[in-house]
Amino acid sequence: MTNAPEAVFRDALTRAIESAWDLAPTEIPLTYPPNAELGDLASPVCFELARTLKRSPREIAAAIADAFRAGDGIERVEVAGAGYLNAFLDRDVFLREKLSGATAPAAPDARKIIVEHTNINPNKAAHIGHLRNAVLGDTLVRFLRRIGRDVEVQNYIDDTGVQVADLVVGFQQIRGEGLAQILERYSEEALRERGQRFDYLAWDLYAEVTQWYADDDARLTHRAACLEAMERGDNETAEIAAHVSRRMVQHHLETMDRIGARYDVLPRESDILRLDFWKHAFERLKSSSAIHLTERGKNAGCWVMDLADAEAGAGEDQKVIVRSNGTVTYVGKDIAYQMWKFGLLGKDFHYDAFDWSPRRELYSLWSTCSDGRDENPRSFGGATRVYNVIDTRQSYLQRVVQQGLRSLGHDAQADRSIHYAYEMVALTPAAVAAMFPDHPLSEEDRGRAYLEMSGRKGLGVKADDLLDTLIERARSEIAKRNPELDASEIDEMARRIAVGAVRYYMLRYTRNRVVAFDLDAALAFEGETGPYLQYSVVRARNILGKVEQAFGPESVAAGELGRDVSLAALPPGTVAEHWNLVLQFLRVDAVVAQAVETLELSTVAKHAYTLAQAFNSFYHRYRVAQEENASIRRARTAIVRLYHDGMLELLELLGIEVPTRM
RNA sequence: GGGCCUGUAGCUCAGUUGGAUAGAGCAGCGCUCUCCUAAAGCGCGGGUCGGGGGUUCGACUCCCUCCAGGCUCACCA
Repeated sequence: MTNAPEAVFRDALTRAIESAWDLAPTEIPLTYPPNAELGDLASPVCFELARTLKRSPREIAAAIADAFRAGDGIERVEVAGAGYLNAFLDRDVFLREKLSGATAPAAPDARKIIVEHTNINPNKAAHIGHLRNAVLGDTLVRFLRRIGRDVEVQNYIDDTGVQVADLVVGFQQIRGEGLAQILERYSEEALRERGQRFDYLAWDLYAEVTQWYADDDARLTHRAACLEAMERGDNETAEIAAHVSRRMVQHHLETMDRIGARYDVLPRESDILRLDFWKHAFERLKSSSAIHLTERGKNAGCWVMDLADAEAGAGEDQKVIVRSNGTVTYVGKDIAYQMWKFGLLGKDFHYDAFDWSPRRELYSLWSTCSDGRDENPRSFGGATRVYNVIDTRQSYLQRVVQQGLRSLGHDAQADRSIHYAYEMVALTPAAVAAMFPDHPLSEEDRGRAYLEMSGRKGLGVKADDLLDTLIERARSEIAKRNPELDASEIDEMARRIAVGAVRYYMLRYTRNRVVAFDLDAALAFEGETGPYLQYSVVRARNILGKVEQAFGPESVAAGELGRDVSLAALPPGTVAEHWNLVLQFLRVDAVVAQAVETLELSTVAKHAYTLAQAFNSFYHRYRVAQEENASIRRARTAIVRLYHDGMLELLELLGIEVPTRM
């Protein structure tokens, strides 16, 4: 069995350098030649060796090339340019192994990794910003699992915060509704009859509450009273908060399930408080002097953390952890939560199956709880590495949490507590004007590249609305092309296309770029889009179908083709284009590994797109099923089989399913 | 003011740890469906890589500086 071409080339070069120059290079840099004629892999290592050896790069390269021995899938090495060493792989060897599925699987690594993502405040419907978070988080999970890691997915529920309180105030004070009325008027049945849904209703009510406060500052006392009642517990207000946030989480889970994102456990902030996680962490923080009580100044009466120079803003060199009224801030709770994730707290949650009622259960899922009914067969938390998928606006707070771990002496865990930061999704002024005609836009606003969304103002595109619109458009496109299909067949295809479009849209941008949501670009099915990728697989499938129909099942079986297929059968001028498709698939593992390393997932999406472009070009240039020369047809069929299986797998990594037809 | 991010084609964006002629999509114009579905392909036009210094064999990439824009620096999260 041959390893990945990169590893093979590195090993071979190391041996050649040792025998030619009698030195052991520490690291062999690799790159890819700008075009296929120059080779499959390249190394600029001679430019570095030139410094120490005091010879010209070309001279060094020539000696290494002389000492190079072919084998292990490398056919030959050439000196090129100013001193590059370019490798030519043994094409048939790699093609056959890829088809036979003989490539080595990732070595499993049992050390647990926690990925926390989604984390939507349970007081309103999910919007496209949450969609970006979930797509990035879920895709990271898929990549990590691909490279053999054990991953636990957590979705943190902030069910005791101000945002939930505001929604409760809306029900109680504006609508004048108590728990009984809420249960009755907003039962699933009642909502369905009125054509409403709970999360959308909350979206509007939350914006309404914000305005209600703005109209009269005195009304803010309701917020404070609500928060106090929620924290005290055992009262109707707290019950409403619990009910409302649970209903909201159900909707979020359904929305995310539509795009293929699922979770293992939902840690709830209320349980962090009720189980005294915070009290525990507080004692540790106090006894290690990580925080201290201030007696004078603006933070008098608060427990604060002194910030390292790098974190200190112009006016602030302290972060309040416990307020003067004795309640803990979000950062404090998050420090306790982070400690638990690493198994450093010495306490654990209780767990219970998540209560999906009254909506339907989508999958079995655990939620934390505060009482002792433990039935979970597995343990949560206690990871060696943690990724927190949170947008870049929270970078400062994430650094404070990290510093908290550090000042408790957990430097190693702080280093492995990784803030996966990405930029927000915003709206273009044109999109705001189109979708929110009542929203006032100043001259300045119109001139901006983008405007932030605002849950408080109800300014944002709901995730489900976007998905519904995409599905509608996909449906009509499918119907146009396949008039014989009935509606039920079209549904599943449209769903896959919509998900493909939205996931690719969220993945195509590098993470530190603000996505200025553009409706036309998000709804596009042509060009650099998810459907473009899906369509290429459908085409490959159609070709395989034709070949199978004419020449039997064995003619398209990967294992059969992998036995003895050879690109040498192809007309010489056309080999490079066929081989390029194989080569791009050989690079997938390296691309995924690098994406995890840099947390730049867009490179994998981009790689898939480049592959699809190459395949579409191949599709137009060469016939497969109609090719009369049997060995040429066989070689082309092998390429199509490789593409079909490989792209299906690659898209699965991106969370994109392929429709049977398009 | 401090920290972080961004500035590349008309528009939206790629450009992997410095490396070979700076790429793609959209928009525009012109072609290609009796063919394995045209959600596609081919061609054309289009660039002071924000400005200015510096580092070196070599800079879109690294360093300094300036300009422009964004996010953030709560007893909200």
